Order: sequence, then C-alpha cells, then structure tokens
Amino acid sequence: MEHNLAVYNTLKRGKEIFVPLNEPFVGMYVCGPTVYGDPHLGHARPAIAFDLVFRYLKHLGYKVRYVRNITDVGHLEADRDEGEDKIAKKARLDQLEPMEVVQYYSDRYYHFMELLNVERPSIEPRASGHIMEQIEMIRKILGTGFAYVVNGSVYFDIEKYNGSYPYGKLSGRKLEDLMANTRDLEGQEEKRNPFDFALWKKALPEHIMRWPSPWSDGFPGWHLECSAMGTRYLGEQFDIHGGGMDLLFPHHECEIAQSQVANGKEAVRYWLHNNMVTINGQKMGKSLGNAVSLEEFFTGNHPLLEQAYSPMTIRFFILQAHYRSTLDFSNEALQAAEKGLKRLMAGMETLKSLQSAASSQIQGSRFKVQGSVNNPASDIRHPVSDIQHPGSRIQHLADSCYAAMNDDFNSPVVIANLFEGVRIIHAVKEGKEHLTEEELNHLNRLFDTFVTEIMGLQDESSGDQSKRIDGLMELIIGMRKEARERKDWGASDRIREALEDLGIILKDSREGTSWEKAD
RNA sequence: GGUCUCGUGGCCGAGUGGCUAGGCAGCGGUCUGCAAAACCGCGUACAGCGGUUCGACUCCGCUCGAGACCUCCA
Repeated sequence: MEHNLAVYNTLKRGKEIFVPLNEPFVGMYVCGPTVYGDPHLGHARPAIAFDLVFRYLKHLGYKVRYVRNITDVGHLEADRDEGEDKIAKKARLDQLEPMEVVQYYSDRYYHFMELLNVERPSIEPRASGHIMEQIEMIRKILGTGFAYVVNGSVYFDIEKYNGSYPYGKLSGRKLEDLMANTRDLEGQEEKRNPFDFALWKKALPEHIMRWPSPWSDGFPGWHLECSAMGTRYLGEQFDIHGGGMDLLFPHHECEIAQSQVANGKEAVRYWLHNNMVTINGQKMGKSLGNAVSLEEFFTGNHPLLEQAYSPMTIRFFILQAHYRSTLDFSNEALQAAEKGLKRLMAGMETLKSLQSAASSQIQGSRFKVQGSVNNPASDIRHPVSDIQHPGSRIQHLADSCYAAMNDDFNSPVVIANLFEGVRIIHAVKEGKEHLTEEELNHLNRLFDTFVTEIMGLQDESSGDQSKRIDGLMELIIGMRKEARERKDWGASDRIREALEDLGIILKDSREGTSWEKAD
C-alpha cells in the first residue's frame, strides 16, 4: 500500500507508521456504547473519530473489518455496592425486560449515528450474544493460573500477572503506585487484591440477567467482552483498537492482560484513543449529569442550547478539532461550526456549477490569463509560478489534504485546506482566476473525496426540499422578479416579508434570486 | 494524594526551533431600489518567570491555572 500514514499509538506514546499485519486487510475494534441511556454528544465523538479512520483506511485501499461492540450486560452500577448490573437496574426502574431496554437504546443509538452519517461497522456484536466465548476465555485464563475462583466468582490475579508481564504499560501506571492508593470499596472482600478485576461474577438473587457457567449462575466481568469478541472476529492479534481516553485505565489495561494470558500474545498493535468533549471545561458525562443528548441537540430542546443544531453541524464541529484534543462545547462554537459548514457546502455547490459551465467559459477566458500575470497587485500575494499555473495550487491542496490525513487523521487541517479551495472557487467564479477543465475536474474530485467520502459531510440544506416546493418557489420568485422589473417595490417587499414570516429567506444576487430556510 | 495531559488573538481550534493554519465574531469595502445574503480585504496571539540557542510560541526548569484517569462512563 503506497502511503505513509502515521498514527498516534498510545502504547508507544508517539506516532508510528501504520503497517497492518496482513495487508491489504485491517482489523479494527472500537469500544461501543453501553445501551442503558440515550446517546449524547460524548458518544458521537468516538463514533465520528473512528468513522473517519474507517473511511480513510478504506480510501487508501485497505479491506477493513471494523468491529464495534454493543455492551448490553455486565457493567456494575457505581453507586451500588451489590454489584448490580446496570442494565438490570434500569430495567427494574422502568419495569421493563432488560432486553427491552437494550433493544430500545441500541435502536436509538443506531438511529442517531445514522443521522450523523456514521457508517455502520462491519460487525456490531453484543456481549449478551457472546457469553460462550467469554466463558471459554475465562477457562483458558484459569488454565494458566492467572485467575482464581472465589464463591462462584472468578478474578484476574494482577499481582501474579505483573510478575510475568508489565501491567500498566498502556496507561503508564505502576503496580506499586496502584497498591499505594487504592480506595476501599465495598464488595471487594473476595479479591486477593483490590485492583484484581472480575472475569465472572456470581449473580445475586435480585439479578435478572444471568447465565449458567462452570462457576456459578452469573454474568461476565466488565472488561472481558471486548477481549472475547475482538479475538472472535479479528483473531488473536489485530491492528487497531480504539476507544475513549476514559477507557484507557482500567478497561483497556485489563483487556491487554486478559488477551495476553488467554492467547499467549499481545492482541493489539495500535491503540488509538479519542479525547473527551468538555462543557465549561469539564468532561461531559452521563454520570456527571451534564451530558446533552443528541436528540436534544437536533431539536434544540435543552436549557443549555440557544438553538437546534443539525447532525452535520455536530459532525463538522467534531471534525474541526483533532480527535486527540479535548473539544469544548458552547453555543458560540457550535454556531461558528454551523456557518463554516454552510460556507464549505455552498462553495462545493458553486464548484459544481462552475464545472458544468467549464468548457464554454474556459476557452473565452484564456486571454485574460495573460492579463492577470501582468497585474502587479496579484504579484504581491502569490508566487509567480502559481499565477502562471493556477492548477498547481490544486495539486498542492490535494497534497496538503493527504499529508494532513496521514498525520494521524488531522481533519482540522484538511478542513483548513478545503476552505483555501473555497477561496479559489470564488476567485474562479468572479473571473479573477482561471482553471482548465482538467484542473476544475481535479478540484471537484478533491472536494468529493475529502468532504463527502472521507469526512462524510452531506449537504442538508436541499435534502428535504420536495420538487413541489422548489416549483412553488420558482413561481413566487418569478412573480417577484416581474414586480421588481416594474419597480413595484411594494409588491416585491411584500412577497419577501411574507416568505420571511414563513421562515424562508430570499437572497438576491447578480445571477438571480435564491432561497433558503431560515431555521 | 498518585499518574498523566493541557494552557494559542473576542470565541472555537491547528501547528512549528527562524518562513507565523482555518472557521466564527468584529471592522473596512464591493454588489444592491432598500434589506439580507454573498464575495474581497484587515488582526502578529501563543499563561508567568528563568534557562538553552545566533534565534523559542515551539526545547528544559520552576510558578500559576485548568482538566483527565486512579470507580461505571465515549
């Protein structure tokens, strides 16, 4: 594969050239949602970040198998000491079957991800559907002596593991430090050490979700599903494992330990972690009570929101920051993203119209090219070579976009380059610069590739406008045009104002009048 | 308390040992019956204090500030 894609590997604390195990195949596993609540902005971040990775790897020609799990069992309730299953607790509160809750929230998750134009992964396995694999993995781990059974529960022996392998190498923690400051939590009596983690938990009587196992009726430990399902679908070793930074410790650390022991080898080659969305500088999280759900963003129905924000605005907002940086939420930032996106999409629209008119215009404008070379004003801003070959700027833009993506998926720099492209588009439209048909095609391909294919941005403005409305608007605008030609400003303004009351804004320009919804 | 990350112009957000993204807002202009929209132009900012260097916003140290993880969390 001809590229030099560098990815930031958390394990190495630095960027490395990406080389898959079995080219052209790439295996990627990403930690998905726990489906016991409505998806919020925090869920959108990794989904979009790894969607970008997925799309770009495919663009480079890789055959990617992308696995993202749905966690529907096994996570413990934080404020409970009985080890009650999160899903079960929610089910009790709502008087529903656990699987009903799971079904509801996973449907919601899929729906909102689709609105965000996040591509469906290749496989979306559920923990509850892979109990057998998890039991099998526990058996293997027990066989190596790195786990022990107490009262029907199975725990991973961290201290023993640390004797053979470096526990904490991903998160940069040392066992001694962990020993020095572990908290006393209830329900830990069974463990030899507080930092040991459960592979299997015996169910208490009130637990609704339970499965038989050699050790007890119970449920799998909360780190196991990723190791088991990753192994099942991607093999004992695979290329990329992704997830939020908050999962780094202990979740991913435990995954490393489990897989190492069970399979006798290190499972993951590149660990990628996205950073958090913050709100007033603080992490947005369900447990912090400051999470704004995606539905609330799309409807604007939340005290913190000044308006609704469309799915593409959210997507663009997220892509405008690098995935490893925190991203601070605010109305101001979101509104900026909304306008920026609009400008980008409008530029793309203009580009298409330029292209259709290209062959006729380019011929006639050849002479003007000479003129602009001699224009001293433009010499100030551009190197002479660029003026003689405006198309070379397009090539440079394309190179810059690829360079940005190859530098650990730097979407904000890609976007900056695309805005440079928008400037060129306007200049060509105004007749200040000229491109050959070939160059115009090149620019068009560049936008299609990066905006649509890789960044997954769609034009929302015209998507839901039916042909009938378009026809009506054409009619109304035509009538207003006639009024204006008669200099009947009263009629003209009345039409404009009436439409404005209906939430439709007219935009007059030299080329004619266009319209859009006010929102 | 321990481990780690970060501190960039009004806001969001890239990046780099010298060539100093981008978006939004603001200001100026073009266009226009008016308005809006659109387009063009304009901002030398990198927490503070030291040090290394010919030169640091970028490297090192300290101080201040913010955050993440250590417990379920994307």
